[in-house]
Amino acid sequence: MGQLEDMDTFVRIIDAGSISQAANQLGVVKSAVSRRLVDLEVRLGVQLLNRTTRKSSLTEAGRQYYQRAVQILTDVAEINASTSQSKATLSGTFKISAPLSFGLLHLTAAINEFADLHPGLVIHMDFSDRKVDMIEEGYDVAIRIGALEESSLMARKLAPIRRILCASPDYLANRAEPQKPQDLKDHHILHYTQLANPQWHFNGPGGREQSVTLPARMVANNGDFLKSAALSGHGIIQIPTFIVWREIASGALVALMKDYPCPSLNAYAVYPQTRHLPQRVRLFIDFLTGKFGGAPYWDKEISALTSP
Amino acid sequence: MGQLEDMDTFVRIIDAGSISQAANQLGVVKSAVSRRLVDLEVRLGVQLLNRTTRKSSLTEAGRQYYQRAVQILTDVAEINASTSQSKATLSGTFKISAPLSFGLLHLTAAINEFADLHPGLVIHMDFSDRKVDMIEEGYDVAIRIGALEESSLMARKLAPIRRILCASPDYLANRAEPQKPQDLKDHHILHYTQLANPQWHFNGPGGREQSVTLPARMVANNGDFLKSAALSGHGIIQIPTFIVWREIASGALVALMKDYPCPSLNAYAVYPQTRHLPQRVRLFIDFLTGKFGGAPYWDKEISALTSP
DNA sequence: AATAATAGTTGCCAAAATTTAAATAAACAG
DNA sequence: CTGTTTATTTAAATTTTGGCAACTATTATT
Repeated sequence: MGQLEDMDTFVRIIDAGSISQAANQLGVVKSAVSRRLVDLEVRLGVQLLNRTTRKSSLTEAGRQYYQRAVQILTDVAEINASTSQSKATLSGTFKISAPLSFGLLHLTAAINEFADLHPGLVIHMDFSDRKVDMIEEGYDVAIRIGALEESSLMARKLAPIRRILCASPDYLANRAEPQKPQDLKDHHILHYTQLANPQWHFNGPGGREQSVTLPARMVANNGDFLKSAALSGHGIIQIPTFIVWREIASGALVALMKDYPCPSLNAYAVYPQTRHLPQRVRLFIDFLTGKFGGAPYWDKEISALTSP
Repeated sequence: MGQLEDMDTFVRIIDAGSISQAANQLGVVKSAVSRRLVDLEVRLGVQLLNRTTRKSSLTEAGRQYYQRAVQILTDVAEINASTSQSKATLSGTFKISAPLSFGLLHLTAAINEFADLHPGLVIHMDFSDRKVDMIEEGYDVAIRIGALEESSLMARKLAPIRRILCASPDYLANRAEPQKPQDLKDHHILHYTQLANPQWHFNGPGGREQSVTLPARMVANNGDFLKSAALSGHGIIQIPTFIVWREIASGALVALMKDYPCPSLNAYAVYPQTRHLPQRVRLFIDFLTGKFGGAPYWDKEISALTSP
């Protein structure tokens, strides 16, 4: 008999007051209960219960064991309850927040598939790059890219997000291709975010980090806009591969400075820390890790074109 | 297979990285491990590990289960370790504090017997009615009588301490025997403790509590002294039965006002709250409860003479 | 004091569950 | 496409467990 079952039997003997009564409550014969208790005592090498044929009393060891055992049994009941899930089909609304570009480009298909799998679910999508307050606004899951700050949220990594420098062959035709960060000063820089003078970071050879501050020719808070600017030959962008993988694969954009990879980011699924993670969240996260886990499909196609 | 064993197997699979490696580490065949995992998943009704023949990854449910399972397994290891005891003979010093009268009258024999059982123990006894600081002064156990105040100490009840009113037949020869608390005002009162005007409490018929303030004829902080005063016919004492049981049994003292029992006290063994209760303490407490538990021997002989 | 009744333990057997060993199936690398 | 590695399935063997009944020890009853 397993340790935990013996432990439970012991607790029930104490609660019931006697071996016989415990046997009744458990629906087994008293000899079985008696044996379990002896087994437990032998395993521990300590007598837990002083018993004469008529009455019994806990030893000090038994008293201490009892208290802790009760705690452990509730812990186990808790883990079981919160792990087990009903097999009922999912229903209700499922509120998801996702970043704009990544969401539209790569989550759309996945979420449609997930919705097909669970017809009972009503899915609320919020695509935006603002950071929502999940608990306040009642989101089940948010997909986020970048470094996670400390918070009360749980996070599960979905996929690595690689960024590369690239430009159109057009743009590069008249210029020397940059070989190291300093060379970028002679180029047109198209920068994501609001900062006027972007600082770009690189992992140089030997793992040393380098950064260079560059005046931007264009700035935008939307990756797709920057991509089309680059395609039009306006300059060099530092951009996630998940936005430009098709253009890289087709040759419409060319990866630059492959020896200086950009510090990598990750995509995460984050969700509030609750006692019982809702099944829809659990299943959704498993679904996404299945989709994106390992090397994401957008990186597989272009690894030869973007690595040194 | 018990729940806990399955839980442990699961944790070891995750730690080892695969079912085969886990099986190697556990020294069982891999099919057994595979089956245990399936059993656990079936019991929980949830898949914990996504496995292909080549690699495996935790589901979200598995990730959560793993974290909690590790905690539970350490808890169980902890309870086992702190319950199991080596069978080595006891050695070292064992420091005990006990109240003066009770200690000398009733603990002396018990402690000698305990010392015989464990020849390796060096026993330090401190008999006194002062309240020692157990942790500060390094006592293993203290025996205390009365109500326990809240503290960081653990307590185990050893025996009920009954108190009775009594006086010598001599003293009673010239007087009307008191029948109710108010009658005591016409008697000589011999009082334990330092208070000049003792208040005595009684549980009257119907369970109502009564108390009466009495001028004391004699006051002392030693029960044996008061007993001899009563034997000499100096008045009425309110005293624990463990001090006067021989005199009651022999008729040298007579119990009074049996319808008004005094509020009962208890004797406790108290000990510091530690993670691992030392075996000497555990065994000593069990030994004492065996000696005094239930109705103590001093009360058995005189119950007919002290109850209504 | 003898007897009855109750509570716990022990031995034996049948039933159930688990382990093992071998075969099968699946996934990935070269 | 084949070889290797890993997990699962199947059937036999082993171990464990529960039930039954007899037995022991203690308390209550007469």
